[in-house]
Amino acid sequence: MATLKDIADHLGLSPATVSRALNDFPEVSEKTRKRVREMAEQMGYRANRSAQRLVTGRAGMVGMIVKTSADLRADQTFLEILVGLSAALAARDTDLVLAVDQGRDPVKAYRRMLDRDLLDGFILNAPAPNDPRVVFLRERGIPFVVHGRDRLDADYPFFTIDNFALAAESVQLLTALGHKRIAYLNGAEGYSYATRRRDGFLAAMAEAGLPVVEGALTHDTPSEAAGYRQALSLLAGQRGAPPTAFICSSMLLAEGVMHAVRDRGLSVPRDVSIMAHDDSLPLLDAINFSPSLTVTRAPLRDACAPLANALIDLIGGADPRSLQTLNRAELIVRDSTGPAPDQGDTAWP
Amino acid sequence: MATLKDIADHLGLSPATVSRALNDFPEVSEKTRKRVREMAEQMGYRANRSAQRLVTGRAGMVGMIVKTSADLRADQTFLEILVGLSAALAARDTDLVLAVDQGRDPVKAYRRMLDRDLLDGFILNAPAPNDPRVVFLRERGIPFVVHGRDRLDADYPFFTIDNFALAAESVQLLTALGHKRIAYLNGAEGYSYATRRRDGFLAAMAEAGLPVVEGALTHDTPSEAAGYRQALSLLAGQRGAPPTAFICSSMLLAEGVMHAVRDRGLSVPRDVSIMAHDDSLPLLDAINFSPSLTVTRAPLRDACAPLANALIDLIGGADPRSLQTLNRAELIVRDSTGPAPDQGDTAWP
DNA sequence: CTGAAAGCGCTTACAG
DNA sequence: CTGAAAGCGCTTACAG
Repeated sequence: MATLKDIADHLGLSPATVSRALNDFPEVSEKTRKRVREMAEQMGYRANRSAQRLVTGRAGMVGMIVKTSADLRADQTFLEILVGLSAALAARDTDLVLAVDQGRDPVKAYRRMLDRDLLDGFILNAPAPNDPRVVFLRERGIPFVVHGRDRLDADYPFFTIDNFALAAESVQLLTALGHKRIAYLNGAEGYSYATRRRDGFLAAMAEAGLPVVEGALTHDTPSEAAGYRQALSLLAGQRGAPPTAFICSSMLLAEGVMHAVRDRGLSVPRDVSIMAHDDSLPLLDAINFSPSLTVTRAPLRDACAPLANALIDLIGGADPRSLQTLNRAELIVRDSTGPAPDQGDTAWP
Repeated sequence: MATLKDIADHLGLSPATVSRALNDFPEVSEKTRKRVREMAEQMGYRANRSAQRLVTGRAGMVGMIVKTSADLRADQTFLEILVGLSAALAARDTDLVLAVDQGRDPVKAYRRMLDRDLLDGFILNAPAPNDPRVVFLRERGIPFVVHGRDRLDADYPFFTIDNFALAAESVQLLTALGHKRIAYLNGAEGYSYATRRRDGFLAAMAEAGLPVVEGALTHDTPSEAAGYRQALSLLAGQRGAPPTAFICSSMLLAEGVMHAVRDRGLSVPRDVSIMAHDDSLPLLDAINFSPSLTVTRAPLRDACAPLANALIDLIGGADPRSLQTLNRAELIVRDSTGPAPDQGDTAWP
């Protein structure tokens, strides 16, 4: 493998100059820069990263820890993030090192990685309230960014969509269509995204002067089976008059709900309107539903580049507060929502 | 951060001796080793990996590339492997660096990683026949191991289960129970595991003297929806008399089949027997099916440690041929299989 | 059993 | 605009 010195020897220059030329230092003459570049290319030169790291103290690598305790099966989304993130980091010349959090102590995996490797920073996902990982990394002064946020006044860099707003907007669309009995099938309890959506749903219902009956707001694994089960139970009216509209926190839930509505011999949107939040995952396209699905849409992929860039910028010394992104979801009205049915036009008691 | 020299100074030793003590060189006296260890512990010493890598040329890191073209949604299994692998590598003091294969050229991602990082080796999964990645890595002399194998006489280190045998054994169990019309719902075409299972199924059917009707061997995404769809179509008898038994290449397919059988008003195992291959994924337990599911079982997790160890050993200079593992799946008979129904006891024409 | 020395391949003040 | 030199923190022949 060619080294800096090899290039220098071939060109009658010093390694120092070659290094400066390759790293685009302004003081190098254009002519020298060009000669160096060409020779480097010709010799197939690749900088030895270990040597660079040793002297700069920069790794060019960041870490991410997977929690095995998490519901991997439901977590279609995690892989999407992993893939997008890795690509976005590559564009910034940074690699992603993956580790597993096997145990009870969520901080252990981080400690191990920090001991073993030179890592410039970390990416966290699904933060819990007062997340111990956040506490630990902050204590050690390690740069990190978070996908999601555990509190509204988070002081770390994060990327999140406005979960409160998307839930509220869904309600508003449906109430404008005359719906009064609206069910919300939410994700599992404890995740901050689910909490925000719940709050947005309840706030918008309250603002519309509509009560929410016990059981019309559920928390469950975001799977097709859960959607099917919940919808069937609600449509049976066991917990009061059946809803005329469903808002689903995920597309998989919506699949289940559609299925249940059909199995009950009902029609969408004539008898029941259905909406969902769409993460834009591959192979799960809202347009392919029949009828096509009205959604709030925010591609999960959109989180990746902002997260990657925020982390790199943070490592570069940027102000954490300037690296916070709150994205709005897009409301897309399709064929699965329509006016409330005549006979269903009364609110829950 | 404490360095070797710091420890040496504190102890009145040379950095060389400290290095040898810490790396368990036999010539170091027990007394010195002990003193060094204690001081290192006390000072919170961590070897600088970049320095070690620079001088040894060893990375302590291996790479894995995710194909984005793959069917991520169906690929629950990938995350399981990723998690297990990362843990197994950690046990061998090795990190996993992840990258994404974005484009048409499957080799590009490997080339980029090799240029950017010092990496000791690679792990590949889902090899295709004459996989270009295999060709490329072999050409460059980079150590690699494969999950699966693209040909029976593969000369690289691999881990795979005996897919031929598990399909054949499933057939044998069912024919022993008197079944003559057996359908096989396989994974998507083109994957080598699916090809081997197909061959095993056909061989065992042939050996039992049973014909396989057109449509009784399907290739599809291993999802619940696909299982449901395929089973409904087969049970409707559109492609000949309905099967009395289904063998499913995955648990998700089996979920769909069970669902379809029930929707047709049939009972398991009285009217229809169902088997599946069980990768032992979390949250998808064959025992929780009702009736509990008869399976061939081979936990996907079992692949991780052998793969990790094979790669580390290969890097250490072991013979590739000695690092090939072929595991048998375990046959577990539960309640979803029973004698063929009286009136269904005739083979397909 | 231990030490002095060279070297891995870079970067970056310091000089000129 | 370029070079000589020091140094990042290790490892490992070579001596003793």
